[in-house]
Amino acid sequence: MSLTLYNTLTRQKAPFEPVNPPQVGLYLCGPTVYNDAHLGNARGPIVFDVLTRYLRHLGYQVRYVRNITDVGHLESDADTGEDKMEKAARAKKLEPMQVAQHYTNSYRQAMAALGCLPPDIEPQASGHITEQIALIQEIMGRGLAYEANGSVYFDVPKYNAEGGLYGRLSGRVVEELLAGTRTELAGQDEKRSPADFALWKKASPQHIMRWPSPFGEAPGEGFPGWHLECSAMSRKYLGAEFDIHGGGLDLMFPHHECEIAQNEGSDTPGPGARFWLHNNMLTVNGQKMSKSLGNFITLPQLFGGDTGALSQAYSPMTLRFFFLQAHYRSPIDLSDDALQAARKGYRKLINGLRLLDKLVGEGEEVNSEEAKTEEVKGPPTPAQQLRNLAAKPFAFLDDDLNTPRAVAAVFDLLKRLNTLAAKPEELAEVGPAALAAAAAAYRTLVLDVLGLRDEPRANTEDLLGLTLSFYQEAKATKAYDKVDQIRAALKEQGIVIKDTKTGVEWAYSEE
RNA sequence: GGUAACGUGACCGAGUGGCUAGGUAGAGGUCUGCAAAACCUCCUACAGCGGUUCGAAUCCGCUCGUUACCUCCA
Repeated sequence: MSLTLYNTLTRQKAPFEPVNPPQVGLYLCGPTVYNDAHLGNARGPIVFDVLTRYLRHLGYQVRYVRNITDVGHLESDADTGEDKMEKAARAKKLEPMQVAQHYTNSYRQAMAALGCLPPDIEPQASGHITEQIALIQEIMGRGLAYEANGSVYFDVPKYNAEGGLYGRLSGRVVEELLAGTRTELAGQDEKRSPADFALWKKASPQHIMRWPSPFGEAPGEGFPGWHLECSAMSRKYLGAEFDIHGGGLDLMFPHHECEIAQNEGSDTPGPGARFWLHNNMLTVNGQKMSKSLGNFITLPQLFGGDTGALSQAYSPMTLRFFFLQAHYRSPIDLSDDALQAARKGYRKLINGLRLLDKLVGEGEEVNSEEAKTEEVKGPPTPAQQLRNLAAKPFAFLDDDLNTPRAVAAVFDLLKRLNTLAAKPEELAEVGPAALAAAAAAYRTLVLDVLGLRDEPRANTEDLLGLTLSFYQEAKATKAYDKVDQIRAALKEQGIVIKDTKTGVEWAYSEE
């Protein structure tokens, strides 16, 4: 059984084979850093984190690239047409890059809390202006882009006339797009066709974020079009043909469609990625998240319980597990009930890890030869049944990263392990090898592949206080062996107890 | 309006022609000083209406509902 993935480009599942095994190049469209990331923004990174983790588990060497968009996208709904980055900067009286840095930091913090491994390369659009200009020049060199008043546009009709397939990713027909275009928008007259999109925009005098460019009669300053960076940076770090490009369904058109056109229009023609993967969207209480509906929730707000739509705070791991319970290509609806259910399920899995410690001694060796499944005719032995249970989650992950079925299968495995823990006679029938293998699989699945980890809820100070109360009690009853025992145990933790006139205190050992 | 998805039990969600996940909640039981956990049992659904089929939640059509996108532009 090998990994298959659903490719939006072909609209079907296909076996995944890397261009250059064992290397795998994966690019994910990252955040535009002008605001705190919201719940919907977390789904893609979590999905592709699991994919990255699973690919690594399968033995691939993954180069995971996730960009930071810090050159500003334009407000889609603003009548002013003001740049998002600049708008946020102006509102807070900050340098645009200060805004970008602030939200980049915030984003990284949230991603780390969600258990998402940091990307191997996290390129910033502002740091790749040169590459973007070079790509534009490649496209212009092939006659697929033209200048107009200092801006550069991609010539979609010409591209398609020369065999290009603009629209193939999103299943759109250019003629239909033209019919539905809002022609009243200003600036359309610069474009030869309404379907064309900007590769480079000339900056107006008040536009803050601007870079020199060779475009225009008197080369001036401007900024890159918003589809360009992903093409330029994915090519730079992963090559003209790489393995997987991910993003939210909302980016399929026009963003990814334009990226493909740009890649095809370059000097190294090709769609870029072989596999295009899209995660579906999130709704809150059955509706899309929007500020006007009052159900817009940022990640810091969720973790802090500062939301109007939910009754309480939910931890990063709760959110992660919640997302894993749905398939990435299905829409998912978030609500109090759903998150509370997810929290309990998540804790059940984590508690399972402690069960393993009890069942399998630390450091107990797994005999890999012995642990291999053997084909034997007749009814499966208890050991084989356990191994089958442990193998199922991986099989579901192979099927287009079906995390909900994988999670369900992990629960089945946990149930079996729980039963074994309660029934020594059945445990003996299974034998240590199969048990160790199953325990290792459980650990790998929960921690390494699904990326869940323990979120300690206990408060260290309170636990210490409890210990100190036992200490005082022992002392009061002159149970000095108990007293010494507590002192010794705490010392192991680097903590010393101090008896003072006013009471018992603790401090970190200075040794 | 166009395009693409989706609508599953109290809730969240898998499944995609017959075998009908999993989590949470609820009911009962085992265990238990109390409690928790765990285990066992129960609650068995596929928006509506037609059609295809020996058989449909699963295929087709229509209706209703939800969601996403419909390009960048001062």
